[in-house]
Amino acid sequence: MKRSIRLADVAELAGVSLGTASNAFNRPDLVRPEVRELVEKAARKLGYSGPDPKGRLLMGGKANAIGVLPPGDMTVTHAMRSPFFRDFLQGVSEICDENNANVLMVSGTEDRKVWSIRNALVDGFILGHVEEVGLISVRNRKVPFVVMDMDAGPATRSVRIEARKGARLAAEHLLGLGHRQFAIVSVLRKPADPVWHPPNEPNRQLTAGYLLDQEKLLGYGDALETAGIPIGTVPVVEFHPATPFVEAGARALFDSATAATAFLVMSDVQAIAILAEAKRRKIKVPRDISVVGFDGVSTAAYTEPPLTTVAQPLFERGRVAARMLFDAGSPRHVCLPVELIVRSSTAARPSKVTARRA
Amino acid sequence: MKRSIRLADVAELAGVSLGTASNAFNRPDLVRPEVRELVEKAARKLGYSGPDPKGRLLMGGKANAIGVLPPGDMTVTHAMRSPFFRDFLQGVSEICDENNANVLMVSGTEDRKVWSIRNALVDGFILGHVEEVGLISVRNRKVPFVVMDMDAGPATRSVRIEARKGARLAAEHLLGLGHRQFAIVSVLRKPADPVWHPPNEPNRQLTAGYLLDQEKLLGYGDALETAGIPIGTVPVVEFHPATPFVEAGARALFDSATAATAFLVMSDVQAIAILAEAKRRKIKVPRDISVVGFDGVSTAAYTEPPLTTVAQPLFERGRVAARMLFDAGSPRHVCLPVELIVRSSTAARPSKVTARRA
DNA sequence: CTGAAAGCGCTTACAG
DNA sequence: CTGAAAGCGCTTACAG
Repeated sequence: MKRSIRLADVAELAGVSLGTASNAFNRPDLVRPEVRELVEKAARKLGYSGPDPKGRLLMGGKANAIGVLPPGDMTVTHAMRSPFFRDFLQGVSEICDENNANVLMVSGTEDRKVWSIRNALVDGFILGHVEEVGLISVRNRKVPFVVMDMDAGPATRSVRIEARKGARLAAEHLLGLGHRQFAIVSVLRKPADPVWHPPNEPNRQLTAGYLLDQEKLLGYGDALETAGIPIGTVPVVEFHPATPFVEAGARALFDSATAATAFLVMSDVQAIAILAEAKRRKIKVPRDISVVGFDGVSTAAYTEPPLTTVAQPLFERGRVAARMLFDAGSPRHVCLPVELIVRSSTAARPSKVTARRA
Repeated sequence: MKRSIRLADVAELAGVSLGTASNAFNRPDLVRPEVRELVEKAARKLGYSGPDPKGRLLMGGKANAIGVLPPGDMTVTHAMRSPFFRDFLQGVSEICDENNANVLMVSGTEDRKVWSIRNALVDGFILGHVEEVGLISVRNRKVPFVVMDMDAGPATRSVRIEARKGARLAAEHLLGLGHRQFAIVSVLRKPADPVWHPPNEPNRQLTAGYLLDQEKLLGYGDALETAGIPIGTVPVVEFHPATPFVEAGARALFDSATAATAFLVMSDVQAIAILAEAKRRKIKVPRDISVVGFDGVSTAAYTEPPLTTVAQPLFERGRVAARMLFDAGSPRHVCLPVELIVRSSTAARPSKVTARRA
């Protein structure tokens, strides 16, 4: 590949200075029409089709893109496959479109991600889910960024949701329907086998990781304890919300939590898998068991039966985050409301006769 | 914002040359451990966290991203909302992930798109659907690119599908079921009101645009004419496959093509809207009418009733395109096979008694 | 309106 | 292994 023609070559052929040639392309009004013509003709002759953005970038220009980082355990492909992330991304795109900015999906997991962050040509970042490693790398880039689902201090932009309250609403709903036998499904934030925590396990520690998940657990606890059910007596299973782990998790859940009639699930994707596994086992929802999800992804309305869930404003979440990057005046911290959407995956506790084990 | 520290500052403080400082970061093995230490210490002291990618880029580096251009009439948001494009994008992402490349969704419609293309920091482009303006701009960038659904000559990478054959299969399927009264739904490639072409219109010209759509039309014609039905006698409606035009189009279709029992539809998104409109009008599918879509988007399997469609390998389409950019050895032109998937939106032609108008 | 100069932040041969 | 130099392609003050 031979050296490509540069603006300098065009300037030379046109017999003008480099600066004028530059202006001819970027601020045409600053250069006399006849001179502009000269430059254009030279450019055409050389097959030069405008200034190379690489050059422009260096002198203080914007990359004109914002980088979106999928959660730590996810590749870009995984992210695009996730209903949750997709809805979020749509919100982000909307605001980027409005601001004529491109959206860069940053590739690579784990250590590779660090490299990607260091080298991404962007004017700002959005961390799709909080994670230490990403946070540090992004901070180093010295561009504005926003973190999702975590308060990373006053110096850092963040958007969160009322996770604890949402979880409480879910549990209260089920308690209100008369349920007393619960099981909790938490999110394992890495692709690994399900982790089962039996009731009354001493010193129970979630493998989970995200603060978000801890908050939800607290919320479930708020309601349960008020109803006289110590959270320690409720079994918990953690599993990864993607194929094939999500299916394995649903199986593990039914294999182990045989007494439960009420399932508190921290994500819709998991809840949907649980619905599917229930059908496979001929367990009727909501006749035999009740399931409430979390997130309110678009697909949750079309499951069999339609899923009761704690909805967060997924699109708005993306929009708010993106706006923080573009609008100087926008607040640096936003906490979005959640809302219980009652559909058909929850019903009154089954009476003894119709109970699942009968 | 004060001038940020550069590698030069670090080098100076460390008492080494610029080149050595650069090596300390990029090829640590080339520099003695003690010197490396010196550089690292200086960097830490100055709060310098690694070379700025903007600088690196200029000296011949890669942007490490490939740009994806949504079809001409679509913003990034629209694209993300389209089941068709989403599946395609997932294929692209997969290969990008494998190659540690980011994927840049290029924003902006029409003339704004030209600017975006000119300035996108990428190593290559994928044109999500062919369009003249994009093609020209991309060509000017002098980076590798691939065009979807169009043969743009031997010098240009492209991936297509057996569109004509697919359309023929759809029509043959319906003919085989005894249908004789057809209506064709074509894709209007801009957000505008539906266009209705009555039967026997003299000099019928599609507003459509894409060669892809023309090919499909030819395919329908192949089958229809063989069965003794001149394509000119078949009504055609064109409409844009996105809200709110897609709904308007479905209405226009039923308002005008009252005699048709068999609908040949060029995209699943349109077919799904037609199914919805049929339900609204209490027209039973497939009892009263039969509908065949095109594309085979994932959601088409879950419609009510599940959609019979001509499936193209959507994910593979994205993968093949992306590979053309990364693998030097990959072919420059690929034509992907299509396949008729018979589900439940098609059935034998209704007898007179049960016919829709009865 | 135009030209000459400096510089954006970095890397890569090339000598030593 | 290290340093001095050149240059990646462009834009932006600053004089004229």
